[in-house]
Amino acid sequence: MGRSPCCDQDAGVKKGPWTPEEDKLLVDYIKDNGHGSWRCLPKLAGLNRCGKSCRLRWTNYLRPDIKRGRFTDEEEKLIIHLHSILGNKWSSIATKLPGRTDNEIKNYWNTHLRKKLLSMGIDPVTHRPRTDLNLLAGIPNLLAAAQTATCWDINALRLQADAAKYQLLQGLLRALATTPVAPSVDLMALLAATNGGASVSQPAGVNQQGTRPAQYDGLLNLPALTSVPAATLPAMSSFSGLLSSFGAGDGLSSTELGHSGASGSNMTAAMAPPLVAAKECNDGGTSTPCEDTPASSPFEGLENLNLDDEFSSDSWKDLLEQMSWLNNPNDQQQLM
DNA sequence: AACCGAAGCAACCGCCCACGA
DNA sequence: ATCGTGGGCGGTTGCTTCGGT
Repeated sequence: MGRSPCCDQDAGVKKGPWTPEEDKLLVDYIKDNGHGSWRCLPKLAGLNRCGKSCRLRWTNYLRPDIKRGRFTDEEEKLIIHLHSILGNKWSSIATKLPGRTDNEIKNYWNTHLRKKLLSMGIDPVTHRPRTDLNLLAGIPNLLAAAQTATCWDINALRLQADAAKYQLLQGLLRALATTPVAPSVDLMALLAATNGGASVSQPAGVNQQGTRPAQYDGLLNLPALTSVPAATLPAMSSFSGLLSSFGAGDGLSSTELGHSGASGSNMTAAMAPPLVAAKECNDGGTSTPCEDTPASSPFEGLENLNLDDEFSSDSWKDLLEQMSWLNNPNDQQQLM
């Protein structure tokens, strides 16, 4: 079935911004008669506009119940939360915000909220930590914001910091999962350490060196941050605590940490990109091994990581420093 | 003051689906 | 079951405003 024209194409209907006179004609007509058939409305109302244009003008701007003005913090939070659940279903989101139109919400999302989430290190599409590791470049700003925050929403700042740590750990685990070189840091020890020292039972089939821990592939598919109630964030004092906080949703449950056998991931050792050993510099046509390429795992001595620690703590400083070499496009490609 | 690029937003485009003939 | 139509929807465009140089 072909697309039908929305209006009489050769009638020379007016396009572009509406004038106050046109608005008045439309409002007066609908007040007296209702809109009825939008296609017939322009003619009956004395407007040289396409019916669709009239409908849009009415529903988005002239309806008496439209609420204008800035979005409140509560509305912002609700939009972000609903978007994490519904995606770009603007009309569905709009039904939960009385007086706001889908178009207004969509525009506000694209111009404000999307950027806000990006600046917090959260992917606005998936509501999960960004996977491009660009976050590393934003950490100095985050630290600066934390120093000077006065009226900043402290929950937003905490979420931002948690997202940054979450992202770094995700990058770390991704690297551990893909490196062909046995990392010198014991993954299980790291998990145990980030669990506040509690021991974590080792899944069957994982060697002590943690090489290619396919069972951990689930860690690379983490849940939406923005769906987490702010009240649970302070409880995320460790990496495993963070994971379990998200476990109620589509994320990794605590039991999955100890799950043996095949996980849901289809990533295999054969598919894993050679991250470290084959890391090469493109120096203008000839590929040569990078001199600054770590000979083994770049993640050493990180057993004491704790999500409650500030970025300025030694363990986080070490991680940031040791992961900084990942913060270039070539390496990011390897990690995707 | 003039220019330019970025940001914001109103409006349009075109695809899709429900519904009735 | 098929087709035509109306209307809803998400994506995109382009104009206006603003801030920096």
